[in-house]
Amino acid sequence: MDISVDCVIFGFNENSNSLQVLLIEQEKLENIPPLSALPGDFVLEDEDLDDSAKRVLMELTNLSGVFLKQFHVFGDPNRIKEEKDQKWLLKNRKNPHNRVITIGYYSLVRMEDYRAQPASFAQKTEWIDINEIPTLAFDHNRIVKKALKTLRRDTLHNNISFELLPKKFTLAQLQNLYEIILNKELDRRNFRKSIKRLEELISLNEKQKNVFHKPAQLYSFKQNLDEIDI
Amino acid sequence: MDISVDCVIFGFNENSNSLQVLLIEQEKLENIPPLSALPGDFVLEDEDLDDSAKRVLMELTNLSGVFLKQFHVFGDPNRIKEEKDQKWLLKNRKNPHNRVITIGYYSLVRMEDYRAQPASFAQKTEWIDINEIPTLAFDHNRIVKKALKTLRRDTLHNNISFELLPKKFTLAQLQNLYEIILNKELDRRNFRKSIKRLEELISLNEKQKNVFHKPAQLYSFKQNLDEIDI
DNA sequence: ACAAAAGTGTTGGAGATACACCCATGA
DNA sequence: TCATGGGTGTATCTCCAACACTTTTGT
Repeated sequence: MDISVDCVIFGFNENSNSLQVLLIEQEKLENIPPLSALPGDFVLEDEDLDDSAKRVLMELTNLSGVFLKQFHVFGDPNRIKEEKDQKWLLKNRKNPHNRVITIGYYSLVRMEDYRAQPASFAQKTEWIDINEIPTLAFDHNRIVKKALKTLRRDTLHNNISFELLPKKFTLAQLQNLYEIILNKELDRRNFRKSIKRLEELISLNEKQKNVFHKPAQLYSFKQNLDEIDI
Repeated sequence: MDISVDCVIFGFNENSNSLQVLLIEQEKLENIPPLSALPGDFVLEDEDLDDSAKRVLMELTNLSGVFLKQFHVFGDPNRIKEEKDQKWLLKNRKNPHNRVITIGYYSLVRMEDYRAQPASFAQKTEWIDINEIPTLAFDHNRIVKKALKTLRRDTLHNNISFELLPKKFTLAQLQNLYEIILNKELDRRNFRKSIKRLEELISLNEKQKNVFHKPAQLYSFKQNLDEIDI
């Protein structure tokens, strides 16, 4: 039995109005079109699981410094037995018939802060809108779905992990992010009232610069403080 | 690398006012006192994870029909390397030095509905008050803690899995359960108001019998309906 | 008739929702 | 001075917390 990790990296930016997911494209084999997949790979013998997720993400997509959060284990004995996945497994795995149990991790990043670069067995990295995800390798569609559900639930309870968020942000950016995650519009005044009630939120002595409108106050979350030069 | 499941079975009854956890006692070795542990064992080659948790629980404690919910994976490479666990491992495991990643499952049962009987490598089964848990084998103290946190969080949001609850109950019993889980008293009228707002709750055409006070209405949750003869 | 637990309503405060106008900046 | 997004307050409603009396049954 093998253990792997799979990373669901959700990306957002100020322009798009839905979340994207970072996918890698598998190697093209014979005449079948290549499948996309989540960045994921085996856990090493002496490696902690969280470290493993970080390493794997780094090796395949060159993203580092991303906070990853474990959310579910996927262990259906048939999860890699589908026809569509057989060729790739035969070519790429030492023991292609071995059962693989995978641990799902997710994260949330501002896309422009992280430039993904394919490496290792990833031929290509791409951000795909969560509403336009094609059939992925293995049970990865299911994994994405579950990750999204977890992210939305946590966000609704303002339980969003601050580690997942940018270090400095304006409230408009934060609201935009909530709207993207929850996929609905929020009232600006009400959003501000509720978010300001969180004691983790602190306002920095700093404003936006070089914008040609009234510059916005910048905020951060307490946990991030030591990483910011105030 | 080996994969196991560990089951945190929380038990309650109407009399006690805190949760109990079902533990098994490991075999006594030489002159060291036996450690208690969560019921847990390896996942079989072709076994689904949820099935595995059920089977392991059954084999060690003879409990069946318990709904188990996955809550976290514990994969610290050193989680079974502590001194206190070495002797038991050497005696009981084919590959005592293999790394073991374990998947935590939890459940919640009315204690009198389930009579645990030790079997396999469990010498004894016992319900221990969650406030009086001794040092357990491996990282099992940590696993219990995390399970409890999950249970409380879900309960607070009324997200408690109905599968975890008895099929028929009075509101007083349900309130008692909430109080045990959350470890605080709740107001009767307020509890009723909030719980009745849940649309999953339905009142049965049935009342308590043979009680020498006003008999209480019985309730159930929708999911359980097909298992009840109305 | 008594003991025991079931059942029920109101009030005050806090958080959620809905909604419109002025402000600071760069061009 | 204009265009752009930043920033703010009030009224209503719904949800949470606190609190005491009546009802139904078995003995």
